[in-house]
Amino acid sequence: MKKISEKSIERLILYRRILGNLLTENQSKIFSHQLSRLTDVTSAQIRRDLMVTGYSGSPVHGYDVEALLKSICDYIDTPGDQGVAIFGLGHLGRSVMGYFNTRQPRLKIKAAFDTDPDKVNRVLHGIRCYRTDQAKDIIETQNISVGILAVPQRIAQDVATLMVNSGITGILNYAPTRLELPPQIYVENRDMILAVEKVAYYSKKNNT
Amino acid sequence: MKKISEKSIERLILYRRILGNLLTENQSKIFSHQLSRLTDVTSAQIRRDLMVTGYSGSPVHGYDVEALLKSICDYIDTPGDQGVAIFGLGHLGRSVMGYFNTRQPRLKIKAAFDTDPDKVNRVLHGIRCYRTDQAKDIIETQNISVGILAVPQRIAQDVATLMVNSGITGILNYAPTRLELPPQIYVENRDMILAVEKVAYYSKKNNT
DNA sequence: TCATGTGAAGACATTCACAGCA
DNA sequence: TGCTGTGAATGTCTTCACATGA
Repeated sequence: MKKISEKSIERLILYRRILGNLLTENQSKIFSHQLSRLTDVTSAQIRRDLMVTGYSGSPVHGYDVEALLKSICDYIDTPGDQGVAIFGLGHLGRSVMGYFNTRQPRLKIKAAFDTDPDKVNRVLHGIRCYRTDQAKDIIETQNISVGILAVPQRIAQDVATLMVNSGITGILNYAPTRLELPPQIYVENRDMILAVEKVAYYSKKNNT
Repeated sequence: MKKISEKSIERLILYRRILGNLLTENQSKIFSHQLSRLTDVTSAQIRRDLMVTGYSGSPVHGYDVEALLKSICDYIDTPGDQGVAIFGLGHLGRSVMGYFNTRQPRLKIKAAFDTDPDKVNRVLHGIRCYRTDQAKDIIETQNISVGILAVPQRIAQDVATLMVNSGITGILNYAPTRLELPPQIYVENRDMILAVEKVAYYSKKNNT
């Protein structure tokens, strides 16, 4: 499998979603310039990204939506399912559940964890909440590799360490903190405050 | 003012936060390699980023935390405050409030908007919630330029259009949708589902 | 000696532009 | 004709490596 950039991966994931939408609308063919409008990615970039998947479109009819979708999935996905766990069932954790629960066949939220006794053993959106100290058992037995860190900043590092010790290998970190973890763990930072500051910077730029 | 990349801006914002933390811990000097450990950015990159601010450190004592902090702020910030508004007071909107309300002197959440009558006129974290159709008035009178879009995907586009019509020039979009808006509007996409899929891809990569 | 600031090199990502094909 | 796939060119970002100065 060829080397591919992080940005290309993000775009492939985006294309996949859009193609999925098109399929439910019964659109069966699409050209790169049409996909370009739907994604804000140039058509040359799209064609370049699709090269890695090995799929080829037709210069006459463009891409077959279903076949291309399958090709991207084959490229991105591993065989079998991947479990996801949410750490922290405050507002953020619950909002992730809300956005997530729509479709996503292959990625599944299998458990949530919180220390608050009022939340433990409750079931939200069909997901049971466990005590944080039960994480290791549950993660091992349920094939969970992805963890969403949605706890207050104060305890983010400790919970992240626990996640890694429990077997999580990829973390989506919403807390405004850099985590110190072993290098083989993948961490995606989605620092909520930094995002607002960035928008503030650029929103003002545009006015000038 | 020199041209600077989006990534550099993100890093400068990050440095600023870390420096703020150091200041409250009474650390007054720092070397680029120390800042490197705190940020996961190489020291060469840090020095390169700092060039644009015009601040110079001393090869003997490194950077003066307070002076560097001020220099970065001068570079990033506009004079005066910038108002922020949250659209959608579901779990996500409220979690943004929670993370935000800690410090942030210059950026201030000034209003929230929702269509749900149960939420309108309530005050959370000191922020009043208004009806969405009151947005234009309030945004114009309160100097609000940044909008956080935290509504369900279904209505994201409509609310975004309304935000722009009300005078918002920068949008932080959490919904898993690409927004179609005039090109002068800055949009930062923080697609929550895409983020999980990306982590899933890389968490599995690391195992192999 | 040791860290900064920076020109130059290198690595990486995007766009151009066109051959090939139906 | 009009789109795909892709080599080559361009553009952008990061790292190297060293002169400089205390």
